[in-house]
Amino acid sequence: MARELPTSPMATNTLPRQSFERDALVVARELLGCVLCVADRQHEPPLRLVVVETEAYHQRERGAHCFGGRRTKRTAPMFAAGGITYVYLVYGMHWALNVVVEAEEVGAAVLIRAARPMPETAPEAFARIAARRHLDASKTPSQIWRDPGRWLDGPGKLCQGLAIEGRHNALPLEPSSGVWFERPPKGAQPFEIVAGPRVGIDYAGQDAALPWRFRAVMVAA
DNA sequence: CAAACGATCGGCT
DNA sequence: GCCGATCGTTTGC
Repeated sequence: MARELPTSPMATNTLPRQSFERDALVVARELLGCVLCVADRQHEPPLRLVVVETEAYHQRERGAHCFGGRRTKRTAPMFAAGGITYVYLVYGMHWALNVVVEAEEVGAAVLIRAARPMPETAPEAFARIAARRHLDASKTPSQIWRDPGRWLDGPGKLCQGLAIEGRHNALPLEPSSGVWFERPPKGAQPFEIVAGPRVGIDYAGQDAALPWRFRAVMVAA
């Protein structure tokens, strides 16, 4: 029986910068199944979650904040080289986490729409998420409360549960910043990718129909 | 300076 | 299914 060797913190599975300096649609698909890591509390292990839903945005289509190369104070991070965050406030009350992709000067990003806590998530970590999401067994419909996989099923819910806010904008995706991604763990549950139209972008006209939303659908064992 | 507008969510009909 | 909340960013006067 092979014995697990101790893993050095430096020899990690962390997705390197180059992973993000690629086509937005490719990255949007590849992030599914990867592990989003967020150091939400000092001196506590980071929260670790499997990414299950993403959306791609690119300056060539009307769904993107940076459509046509529109560069404003808000959209500036989208034009950086891939590998940093783009966090913005939607509807005056919800934060949304994106990863900037593609080359410098190209406006593109992947919105992280949903994630599921890893199976080995500690009870204390679940408690932190539940408290921020105001999930209470006595007030939350039982089918939601009993399934942590639904606790973070939307971009606003994800940021609320992980305590991601404006201060996380334009951070490099690496452990030192407190936000990073890791490759899918070995033995992870297999899934299929289902593509469909992005939501909440009626203003994008024809581009709203682009199948740039990607969901990981678990395959029965 | 004023005003419109959201890459959403939760509550209610 | 519809509707209101809520505020930083953006644009127009």
